[in-house]
Amino acid sequence: MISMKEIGRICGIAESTVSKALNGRPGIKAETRNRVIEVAAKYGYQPNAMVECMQTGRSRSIGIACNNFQDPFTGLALDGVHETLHQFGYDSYVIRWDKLVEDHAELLSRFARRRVDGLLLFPTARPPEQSHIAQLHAFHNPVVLIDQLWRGGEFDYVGSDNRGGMAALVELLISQGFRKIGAVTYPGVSSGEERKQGFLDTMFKYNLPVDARSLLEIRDAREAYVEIRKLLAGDARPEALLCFNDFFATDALNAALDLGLRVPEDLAVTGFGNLPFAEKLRPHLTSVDQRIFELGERAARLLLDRIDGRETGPRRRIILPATPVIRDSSRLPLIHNRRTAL
Amino acid sequence: MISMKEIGRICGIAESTVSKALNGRPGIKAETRNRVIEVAAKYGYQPNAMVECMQTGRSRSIGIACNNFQDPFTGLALDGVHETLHQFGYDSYVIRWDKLVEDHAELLSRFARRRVDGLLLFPTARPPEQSHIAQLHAFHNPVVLIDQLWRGGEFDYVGSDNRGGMAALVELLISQGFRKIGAVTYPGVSSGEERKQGFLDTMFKYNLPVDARSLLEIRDAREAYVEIRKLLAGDARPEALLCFNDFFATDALNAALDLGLRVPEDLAVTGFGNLPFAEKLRPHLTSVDQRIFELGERAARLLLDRIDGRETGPRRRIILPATPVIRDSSRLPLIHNRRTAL
DNA sequence: AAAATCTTTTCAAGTACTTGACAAACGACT
DNA sequence: AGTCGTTTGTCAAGTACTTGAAAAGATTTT
Repeated sequence: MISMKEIGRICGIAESTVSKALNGRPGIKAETRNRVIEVAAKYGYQPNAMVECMQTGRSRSIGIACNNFQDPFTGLALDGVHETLHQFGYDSYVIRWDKLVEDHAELLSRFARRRVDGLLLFPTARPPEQSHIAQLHAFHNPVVLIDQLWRGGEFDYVGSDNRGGMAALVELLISQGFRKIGAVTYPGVSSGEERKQGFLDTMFKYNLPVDARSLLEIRDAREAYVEIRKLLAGDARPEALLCFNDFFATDALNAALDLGLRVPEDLAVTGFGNLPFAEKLRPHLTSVDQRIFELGERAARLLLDRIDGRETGPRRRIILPATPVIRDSSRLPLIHNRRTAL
Repeated sequence: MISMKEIGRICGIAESTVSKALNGRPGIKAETRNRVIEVAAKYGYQPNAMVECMQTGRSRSIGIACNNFQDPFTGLALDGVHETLHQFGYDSYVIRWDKLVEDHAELLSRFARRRVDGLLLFPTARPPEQSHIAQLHAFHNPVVLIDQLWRGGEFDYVGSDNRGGMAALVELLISQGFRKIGAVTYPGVSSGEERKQGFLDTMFKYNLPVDARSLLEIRDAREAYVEIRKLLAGDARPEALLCFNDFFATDALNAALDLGLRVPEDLAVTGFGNLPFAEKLRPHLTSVDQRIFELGERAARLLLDRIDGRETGPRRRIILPATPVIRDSSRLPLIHNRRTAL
């Protein structure tokens, strides 16, 4: 890769003159400027981003930590994040939590050595430890959390109205006549707790009992199918099962199908997140739309606003609305409608 | 972020002494060294990766271009790529083709300014233009293609045995008694052509006719469901439909279901790729396993081998085996078995 | 005490680039 | 010819760090 110094040597002028020529600064003869530009193009000159970083103290890059690249939620949000980053001329380094969650210091160290201008943190598989939070506070640059709130961590946050979205969903199901409603929860992460609360609050609001046996806590996503199937095969089977996310809902649909249950006649199933595949499922999955792409965009935007000093106030919490999308998996045919007066 | 110069000032010594102390070089009093290390730890010193790049000419980072982060194939492969990158202490910049495919020069320019040590290119949505290939050849650092071969481009390549995998699948279906076999192809990308050839060759080998009407070319993935449904609703409906990938297969399953067809009794459906969701579909989807994670690992490994000079030979083509995984979507119950003598 | 030896630290240069100060060269005017 | 302003280009410093040579300091030997 050719440098300004070499271009200067080729043109027979000082490198600082080359700098002025290429950056459109005044004080350069048009003839000299054109010649420099010509040579630069010929040899494919590209300015060295490292130098810019050393001079300005800004790398125009951010660090992203996410669980892995396979999760559709992560993928969709990352697309949103990169949409915004690209607009602002930023690039990103992505490191996976599942690879470095054990060695939090190593993760931060790598980002620090790269001199990233800020951090964007996706949900962790396990709740973050206090020592990790302390290390992040010691990190000089802005930090934005996406989708998962950290207890005790005073960071900017962009997430969904999990409680409100779930509450709205429960209300819709109740208005359709469902009464025996169960839920598959994912404790430990903030979004799981919020969705569970939205469910419980709304059931309480309408004086509907919640059978403890139909409140399923999943701690390891790999166990979801088996646990849900056990629930559906037993006496406590509800009329509707509200799942923490669309994956659990897929497992619920499959478990129901494998048990010979009809969805939604024997069991209504709902997810959360409204991931792209929800529409591809049969029956089409009812879910709560989270505007995931926008979640990514807003998180990146907030981070860049902090970095560039457009946002200087106290910690922000941006909450996007979450709206239920009713599809076949919870939509009873008229003939089956359980609607009754409340 | 504290620098060596500042540490030197704090300790009352020259920055070059700090450098020697922190890098374990000889000629430093133990007392001085310990004091430097102590101060460095106290202020959270981290070496500046930019400087290392300027001195060595290596950034220990690579550039990755992929369509988007939502595609499960991309996600799984990216996980493999990052697994290997992490082992070797490399980081990556990811830029999306779908954002910059129009402005190929801008994409390369951004990678060049960041001084990435090499490029890893995922499949493009559209076949790459010759001018793009020329620009890549002008790029001084190693380039590795993953999953998609570029006509006219002499690049390293890591992909699957698409033809062999498809041929093996067809043979298995034929041995089960299927005769009227159709295919949903994706022309334009090399993997699509190879899978199609594997299908046609094997049908020819067993003297089985291929009905042109049941050879469906999909150019835009969004049209897949509608086109497949048209095929299945018409006279040319085959006994088995071999799809280019698991997404088309999902569309085929849905189209069959929506038309009231039983799978696999009325129609067998197969995919390609064996993405994680293939097992979650009902019926479980027969697919051809591509070892996608390993594909990513090998591609990254090859790129790093080129960068670090462990691999210096001519262009390499690494082909991983592709093996059919027969599941319910193509497994006829015994009572329906169409097996006949060939 | 001076010289020799060894240890420890500093110096200078190099990586790519920007920036403001400064110096030539030029023509116009007195 | 000398002064002035303008144009055009050079110089030096600064960003963080490494490297080998040189210098300084400490210790030992003569």
